[in-house]
Amino acid sequence: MAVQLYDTLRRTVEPLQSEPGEPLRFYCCGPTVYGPAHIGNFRTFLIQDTLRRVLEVDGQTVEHVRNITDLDDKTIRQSQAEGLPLAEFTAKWTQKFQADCAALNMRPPSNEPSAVAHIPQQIALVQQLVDKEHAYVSEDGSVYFRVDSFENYGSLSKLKQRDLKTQQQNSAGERNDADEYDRESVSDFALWKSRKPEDGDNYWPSPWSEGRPGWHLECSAMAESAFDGAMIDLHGGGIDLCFPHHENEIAQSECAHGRAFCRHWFHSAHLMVEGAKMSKSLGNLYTLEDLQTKGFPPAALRYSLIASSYRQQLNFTIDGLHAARSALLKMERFADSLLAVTGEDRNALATYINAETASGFGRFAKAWESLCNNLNTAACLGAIFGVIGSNPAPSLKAEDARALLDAFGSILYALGLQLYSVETPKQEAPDDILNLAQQRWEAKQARDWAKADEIRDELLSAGWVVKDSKEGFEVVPS
RNA sequence: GGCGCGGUAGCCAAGUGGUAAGGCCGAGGACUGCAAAUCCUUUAUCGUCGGUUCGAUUCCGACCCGCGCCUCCA
Repeated sequence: MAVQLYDTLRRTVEPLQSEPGEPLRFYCCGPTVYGPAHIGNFRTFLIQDTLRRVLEVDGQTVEHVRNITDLDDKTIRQSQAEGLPLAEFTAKWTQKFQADCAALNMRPPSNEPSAVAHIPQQIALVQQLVDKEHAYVSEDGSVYFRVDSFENYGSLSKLKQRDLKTQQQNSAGERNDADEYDRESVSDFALWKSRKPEDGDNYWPSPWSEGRPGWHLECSAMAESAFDGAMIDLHGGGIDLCFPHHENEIAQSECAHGRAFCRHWFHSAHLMVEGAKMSKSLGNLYTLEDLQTKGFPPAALRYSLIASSYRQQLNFTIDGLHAARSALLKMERFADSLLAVTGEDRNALATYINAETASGFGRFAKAWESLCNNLNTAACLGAIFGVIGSNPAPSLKAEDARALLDAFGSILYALGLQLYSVETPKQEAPDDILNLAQQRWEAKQARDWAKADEIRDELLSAGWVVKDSKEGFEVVPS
C-alpha cells in the first residue's frame, strides 16, 4: 500500500511518491533560532519526522531538508539584547534545537541549510524577480514582490486576491498600517529589506541597498539550493505558515522559475495547552527541558505529540503526558514478553528497530496500513495495542517471536518511539529509610504483620513506598 | 466577513451505511498476611433538529457550540 497524505493544495488525500529513480524531496520550514523551541514547534517537527520515517519503511529514499532561520527580526533583536554577535547567538540556539531533536529521537535531516549562509542565492533570486518585473525597488532600496503580478496568488490558502486587497484590517480590527510607505499594495511583501539602524551589523551589500533578505525569500532560496533547482515533492510546515509564508514562497519561486514550485503541501495543526492557547503570558509555554525537569522522559512527549491526528488541533496536557508514559510502559512489557521467548535481553530490542521488515508486518499489518493512510498515528497505536491486548507471546516459538519483534520494531521505527527509556530513574533511598525498610522486612519474616504495617506507614509518610517480592524488597519514592 | 479544523464514554482519541478501535483514569476480580506491581473483567448509541435509506454516529440540509489563520507565529 502506497503512502497517502492529505494535500493542502488539492484538498484531497494523494499518494506520495517521488519521480522514478529520484529521491523524494521533502522540504520543511524549520525553527527560528532565537530561544528554545517549544512543544508546539516540536509537534510539527515530530510529525514531519514521523512521516519521513514512514516513507523510509515504505522503501523510499527521502531527501529531507529542514532549514534554520537564523536571520530575521527576532534573531537580530534578541542577539542584540544579549549583546552577542548574531552568528554566535544563533549557533547557540541551533545547537540547543538539535540536541532537543536528538532527545526526541528525531532523525537528523539530510541537510539543514541556514539563511545567513545563503545570502548570494537570495540576492540572485531577487534579481530574477526584479528582471521579470515581479518585484520593484522602493525609494529606500528595499525590494517588494508585486503580488498583483502573480495570478495564482492565494491558491494554496484559497484566499481570493480581492479579499486580500480589500482586507486592510487585521483580526483585532486595527488597520494594517505598513511601516513602509512605499509599497504599491498592502499585500506586497518584502524580498529585500534595506538596512535600518536597529539591524546593527547585520546587513549585506546588494544591487539595491545594504540590507538583508525577507523571511519568505529565505525558504525559496534554500529549497532551490538544497535540491539543486529540482521541484519540491513535499513541503511541510505548521498550518499558520500556509498564509502568507507558503503563499509567498510559491509566488517567488514560480515567478522566478516559471514552473511549479512544489507538488504536495503538508500542514500540521497547532496545539493548545490545557485547553488554552499556548503563550508565555499564560505560563503554559513548555519547552522540552521544562518537561524533563518535571520528570517526563522525551519519549513520553514524543508519544503524546504524535498520538493524535496531525490535522487536528491537539490539546496538550500533563495528564496526557502521564497517559503517554503509561502506554509506553505497556509496550515495554509486551517487548519483554517477546524477548523472553527469544531468550534475549532488553538490549537486543534495538536490533529489531529499523526501517526493514524481513518477514512483513504480520499481526502489525493493520498498524502499518494506518500509518500509510494519511499518517493515521492514532489508529496505528490502536492497532498496536490490539496486538498487545491479545499477546501471543506465550504460545510462540522463538522464530515466530523474532518475526513479530521484527515487525514491531519497524512500526516502532516508523513512529520513532524508544522503549526502555521511560523508567523513573532509580533513586537510592537514604540510609535511615533503608534501615526502616530492613526492619520491616525482618518483622515481615517473623510474621509480625502489625509491626510491618506500622513501619510501612511510617515510610509512606516519609515519602517512600515499599515494594515486596519473593526475594526481598525495594523502596521507591511515592 | 473569508478560509480551515472540530464537537464520539470521567479524560484523550480512531472509525464505518448495518447497532461504536485503542490509551489513561476509575471500579470489580485473581494474586498478596495486607499492600505495591502484574494479569483478567468492566464503563458510550457518537452536539441539536430535520431529510434520504430497510437501516445513519457515518450521506444531505439547517442550526448551536468550541478553536485556528486572515502579512512575517510550527
